[in-house]
Amino acid sequence: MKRNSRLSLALHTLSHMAGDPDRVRTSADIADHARTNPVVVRRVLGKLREAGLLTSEKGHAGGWKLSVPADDISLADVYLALDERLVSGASQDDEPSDCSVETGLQARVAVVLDEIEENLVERLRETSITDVHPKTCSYCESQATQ
Amino acid sequence: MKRNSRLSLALHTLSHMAGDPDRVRTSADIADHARTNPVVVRRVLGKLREAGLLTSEKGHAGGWKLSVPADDISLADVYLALDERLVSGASQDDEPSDCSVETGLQARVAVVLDEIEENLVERLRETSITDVHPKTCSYCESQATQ
DNA sequence: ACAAATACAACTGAAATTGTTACGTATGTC
DNA sequence: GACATACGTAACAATTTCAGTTGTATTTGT
Repeated sequence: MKRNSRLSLALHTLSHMAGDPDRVRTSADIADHARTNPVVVRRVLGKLREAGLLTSEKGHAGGWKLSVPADDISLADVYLALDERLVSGASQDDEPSDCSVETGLQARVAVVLDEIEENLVERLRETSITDVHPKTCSYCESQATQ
Repeated sequence: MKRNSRLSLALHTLSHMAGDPDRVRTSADIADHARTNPVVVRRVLGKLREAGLLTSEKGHAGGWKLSVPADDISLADVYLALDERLVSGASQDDEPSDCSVETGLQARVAVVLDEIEENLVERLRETSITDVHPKTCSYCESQATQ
């Protein structure tokens, strides 16, 4: 996997879950399918659980499943759950510059970026997991009877 | 400097140039002021030059200056010149997955992100370098007579 | 000729992120 | 109750990314 794989992994997994909401999946299964590691899966899905999007059960027959209908999960929910903040928060928490241009500029740029970030989330909220899930999903069909 | 410092460095430098457009600055001067390295400055400003925002002259008395009025430079121009692409291009150029959900999903997510990216650029285009430049800039005043 | 500046390539180093291992804890089955 | 299974978490290793650095070539004005 590569850069920003958390969002990818989260969406991929949620998309599969949307296709078969009652099936409980282990982090090992998910990791195997997404070609990554169970611990990585738990790290990412753990964030989604904190946000109330899915639940995990320990022990035998435990695993992960959606805790709300996939229709109710927007891309914004996933994005915010992962603390992504693509836009703003970029050039922050630096040592305070002794250049008045720099500090004044940073403040103004921060305002602009914050507005854009808000708008990003607004638009992500308009798309749900089911919206980005393929209509004809051979994987779901093959797994549906399991 | 830190993450996404290229945009910071670019805006900081352009902002200074906006305050005294005819002054030619060397990458060493700029690096010194921005507490970074001349080569780093050239890397970043080189991108802005490719985009036509400023020019560089080699040799004695060479250096960098704006090639267009600062009013005509929007944040979008800078953002695009640096190939930032904060939003989309995030989970791309991975090895093609053998999972039909993954490929289908990626395509759909890409559409959404591209739309959001377009909107981001639109909004960045509404703000110019002079807009984010502090109105009362002690640095500009002190340098104005040089 | 010389000095000053960009252009560029190659390498180094630090920070962030992912991947891995290991161990603790919880839960269902026998 | 013993055991297998699965999550939770911490600690560490490997990888990636990007700023930083060094060195050399080239251009340009004095």
